[in-house]
Amino acid sequence: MTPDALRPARPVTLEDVARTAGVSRATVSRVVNGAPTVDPELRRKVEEAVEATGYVPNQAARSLVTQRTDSIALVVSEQERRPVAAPFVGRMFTDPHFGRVVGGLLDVLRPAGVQMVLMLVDDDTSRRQFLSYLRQGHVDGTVLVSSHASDPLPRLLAESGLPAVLAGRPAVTVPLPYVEVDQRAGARMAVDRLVSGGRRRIGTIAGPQDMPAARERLDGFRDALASHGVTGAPWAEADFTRVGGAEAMRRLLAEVPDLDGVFVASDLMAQGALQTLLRTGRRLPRDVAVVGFDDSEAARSCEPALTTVRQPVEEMAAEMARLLLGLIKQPGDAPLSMVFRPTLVERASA
Amino acid sequence: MTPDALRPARPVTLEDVARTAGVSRATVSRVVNGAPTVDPELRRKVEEAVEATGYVPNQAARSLVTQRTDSIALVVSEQERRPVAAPFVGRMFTDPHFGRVVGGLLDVLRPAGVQMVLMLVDDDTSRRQFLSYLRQGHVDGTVLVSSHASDPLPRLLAESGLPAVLAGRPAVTVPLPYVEVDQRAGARMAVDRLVSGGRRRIGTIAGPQDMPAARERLDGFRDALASHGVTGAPWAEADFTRVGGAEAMRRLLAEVPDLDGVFVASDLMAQGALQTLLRTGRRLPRDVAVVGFDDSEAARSCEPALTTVRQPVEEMAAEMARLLLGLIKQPGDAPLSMVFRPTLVERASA
DNA sequence: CCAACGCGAGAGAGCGCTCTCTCAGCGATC
DNA sequence: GATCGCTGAGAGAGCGCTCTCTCGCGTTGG
Repeated sequence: MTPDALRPARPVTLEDVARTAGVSRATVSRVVNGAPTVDPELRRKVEEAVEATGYVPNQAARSLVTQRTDSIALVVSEQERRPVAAPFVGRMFTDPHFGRVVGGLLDVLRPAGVQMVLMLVDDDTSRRQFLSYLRQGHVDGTVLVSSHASDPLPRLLAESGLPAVLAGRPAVTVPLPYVEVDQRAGARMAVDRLVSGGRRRIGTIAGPQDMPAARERLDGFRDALASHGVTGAPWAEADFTRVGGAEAMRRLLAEVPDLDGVFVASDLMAQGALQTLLRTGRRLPRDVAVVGFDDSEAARSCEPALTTVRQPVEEMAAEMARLLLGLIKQPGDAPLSMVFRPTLVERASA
Repeated sequence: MTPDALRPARPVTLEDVARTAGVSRATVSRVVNGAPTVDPELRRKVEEAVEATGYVPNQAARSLVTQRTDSIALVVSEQERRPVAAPFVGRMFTDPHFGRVVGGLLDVLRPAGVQMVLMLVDDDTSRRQFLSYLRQGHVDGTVLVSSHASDPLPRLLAESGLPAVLAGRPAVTVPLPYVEVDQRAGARMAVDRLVSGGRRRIGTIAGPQDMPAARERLDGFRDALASHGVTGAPWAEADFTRVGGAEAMRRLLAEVPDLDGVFVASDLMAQGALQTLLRTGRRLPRDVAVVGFDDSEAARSCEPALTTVRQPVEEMAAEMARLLLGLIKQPGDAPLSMVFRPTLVERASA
């Protein structure tokens, strides 16, 4: 196979295939697009000609007439970056959680022949760029992963009327489907584990209370404890980072030194909490039992390994892709969100 | 702003702008594309009309005639996935290293108005799909992140004659530019650190020896030790995973129980090695000093925090983007690879 | 036996844009 | 004063594809 064969001077077009097969352009187009009304004999001829010429349809020409692109945007919306602390863009890309989302999406998109354009929105300029990109129909739909509560993008996306699916319930109610794990059920699982392990003085480290997911986990924690007859459990708020978790743990211990169980609303924060607990001389899980949330890579690399509430991230992402493809096919469909059941992964920490 | 304003029934075209401004399509096109030969007065009129109509050029139509797409592919090439162990695609996406690459690329691509299509190649089918995607000119160029030595993609990419840049030197020499860190220099830094810290019985945990980067790190380790008068240092091979690192550390300790310093060729493996060292009752860094490689998130979350060789991943990725954009603009240019200098990040483990 | 019908295939009109070609207008040159 | 050259703007030809419209031909029912 010579380089020339790989890169013909003039790319093969429908016209070339039609000439080779001795049919019209229209017929080749029918065969390529799987139209049913083609004589089997002609179909065979065309398929041979496609094979012989190495024809592949030109996406730009196709999009121009169909108004579809067979690609979607995966949009990551972040807070504007700090000029000093973050010299490069895209904190979220390094989060393993994000990688799992990408994997789950591709699992559905690839067989459907849909490409994924990765975009980052982190200021007014990039938001405007993205929206005009969208309106010109460069992509057929959007999966939005938004990391902050005050993000105007869910609303703007809904107003655009274009197909879109959200990863997680947005802070503001918008008429767009979202996919999420049952946060309250997850928190209940964590509490039940701690209680059935004999823990009685149970606290929690919650995420930022302006984020719906974080609030639901705290509410679920309280409800579950209440059903065990406990109210007014101690809690501390942190920012979903390891450092934040470590600090929150210190505050919690200062308040309740004889704490014997803690539900931490993310594995990353739990990692920090573990550090604080170990440094203050506690033995795990004997003195304090810890349950995390996410079942991320971090949960496995903890010492002791973290018992945690698992969200089926890949399955959820795959479902987002399916929802979006459905919405693209049937734009009028009512947005139907999906809530997944979490599971408890039992390891050493509780 | 009404939804209708956001999503006009018929999208705004050049024609509309031309009519509004009272000029020809060609003139609008000139203004939009920044051609110099336009009367300032007309230019102003056209710009007003663009603003008033909310015009954004249709990428498909533009691509059709220019044969450019203003987008590139970020291709992740992985070993075929195991049906059981990996129910979902794309192991690499969860690697923070990959996220840093994405961030570095976007840092250059976004200001250039170039979009990034994320593709995964993990079997013959997806490889063929990708190559035909490429040949049809759906993207202007490719950044290839290949994780295994036997990958035929670098060669195929080179043969295609299309613009492409590799992340890391490929196992087989191909006429494509690559961007890499100076592996040998990094290994030397690690060794120097261990030696200057008074370590004398130094070993290494190397990566898979069919990967060029892993081999260079081992070679560099040996050269550096040799320059300190040490030859025949103990080493063990692992697969760049945490578990592999832990096992390799056990083998190394079985061979040399009084080891007092170890260079581990990746932070992830170092994390595993640390676990083994702690579990065998060693105190760090007093008994054994450990230096990793990458300066990934893992290095910071270790106990003790990992002294490690930092590669400027984001800068390297940004340089890949620049190389690729240059290659797209000047396809004839000779491929010129770039090798970056690593730095040593000093933490607690050595 | 003829009209009505259905199915398969071709003709051709664009989709929205870029870019070459052409030409008008105007100042400079001989 | 006629010609030349140059600048700026319009006309129009496609880029490669899809899809509607049309038409031919074979079949069937009255």
